[in-house]
Amino acid sequence: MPETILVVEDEPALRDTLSYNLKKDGFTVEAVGDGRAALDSARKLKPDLIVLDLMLPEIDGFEVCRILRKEMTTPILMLTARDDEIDRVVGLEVGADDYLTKPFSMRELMARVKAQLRRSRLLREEFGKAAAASSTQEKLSFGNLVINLTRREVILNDEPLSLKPQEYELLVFFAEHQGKMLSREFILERVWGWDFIGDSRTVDVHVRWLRQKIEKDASQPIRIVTVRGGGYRFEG
Amino acid sequence: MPETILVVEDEPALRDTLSYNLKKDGFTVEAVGDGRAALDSARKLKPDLIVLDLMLPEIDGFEVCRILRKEMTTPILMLTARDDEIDRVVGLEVGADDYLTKPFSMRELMARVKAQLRRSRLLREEFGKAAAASSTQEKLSFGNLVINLTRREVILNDEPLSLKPQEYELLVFFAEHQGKMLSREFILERVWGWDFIGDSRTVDVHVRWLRQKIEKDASQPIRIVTVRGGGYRFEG
DNA sequence: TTTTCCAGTTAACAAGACCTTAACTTTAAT
DNA sequence: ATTAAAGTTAAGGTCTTGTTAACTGGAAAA
Repeated sequence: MPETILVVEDEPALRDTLSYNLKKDGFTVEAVGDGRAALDSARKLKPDLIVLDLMLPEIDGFEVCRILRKEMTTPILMLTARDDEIDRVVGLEVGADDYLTKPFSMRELMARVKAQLRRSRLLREEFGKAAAASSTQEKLSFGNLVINLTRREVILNDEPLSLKPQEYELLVFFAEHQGKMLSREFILERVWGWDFIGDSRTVDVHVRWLRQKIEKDASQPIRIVTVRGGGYRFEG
Repeated sequence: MPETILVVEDEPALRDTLSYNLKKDGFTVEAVGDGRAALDSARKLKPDLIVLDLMLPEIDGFEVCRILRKEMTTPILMLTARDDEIDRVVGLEVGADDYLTKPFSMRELMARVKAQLRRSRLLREEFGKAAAASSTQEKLSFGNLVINLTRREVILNDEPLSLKPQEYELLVFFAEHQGKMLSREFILERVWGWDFIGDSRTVDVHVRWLRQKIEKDASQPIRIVTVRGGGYRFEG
């Protein structure tokens, strides 16, 4: 079951981009352009998260946020134009869960969205609510290599393995695509973010570091194999 | 099931060329010449990819892109005339997935088209969405020879076969055209690319290497047979 | 604030894999 | 037998990848 996100943004171009990129990441998205529609949709859809612009016609974002806070605990991610609005937004007055100052990168937004969803999933589990069975895969196991997503911890030979943040993300991505050849470009887009500007050789370096940590012999890798002319493939 | 591509280009000559070349590569192609027709076709066809010119009569490419973004996640490849439009095209404002600046080579276009399709196929798989079966040909099998496109790996007699990048590409091309006689020129154009400058005998050498690896007796080939005066034919 | 540290990126070089060419040989058609 | 096409091979240059180290910016510590 894909998670549902409600996007509330009056500027059509930005609304569409947000919507498109969230969809591309597998979310079900509803996008509306004003405060009244936002309230309607939020009540009808019960989305898992709301991305809410502060500046809105009809009813502004402040107000929408305050109203929704009373009715539901859905995490709200605020989009603000100016730094000096932040205090009010995340403070007691409005109570958004997180915020982003324009201009922001899509990568940033995606990261925040996912962080919020992860957090609220955790909270739900904590209180024994909803099954959490389907969409939350707890562990990925490959023999003596176990990735615990909840703990954000990797165990190799029963010992915790220390990975840098990006190494961890890369490993998880590989693990989720076991057996598939992944090009450097695809890896960059999915792990680093769609707006990453830079050299695809960056992937090589991270692969090297990962190999040093998870391969028995990093010069003869058997888990992350090179597909010459193609990219890399994680064998598990 | 061949993948469907919608071409939106008002200049008839270019439209036909695009259309012709995409069809030659096995795609189902619909080509239209203005923005309104583009929207209609996109909605009716649900193509797997859209090639969209920026300059269009009726409704321009920017607008078409924005509208379609709301309705579908189909990857859009933009054709632009000037470099300085690029930022808008791929940035937040329009949100195309990729772009090509005119003039471009047909090879470039083909490469981008295939890259986009590969990516969206992977994304679909990733989220377990429909279709994974239909449009994604995962394997090509010929008796004891199996080409796994996802893994980018070839298995012969249950053993992985080590192929060089170009050998692999050539074999896949042969496999996709089983039983058809393919001239060296055609092979060069399709596998090496439109702008390859060089001797067609290059193909011979690669065929030789392939034969050594996939034929029981390379001097009496039965899979890749020579068509004297014509080219080669892959029998499977 | 300044300093220190660290993750991430890029640059540079080495090693090796790969591609093309070209020359020579063999085969098939006339 | 002659000749054009295809087979075969190896040398040379080019491209990829591995690897390390320097650089950068931001976070943490002082």
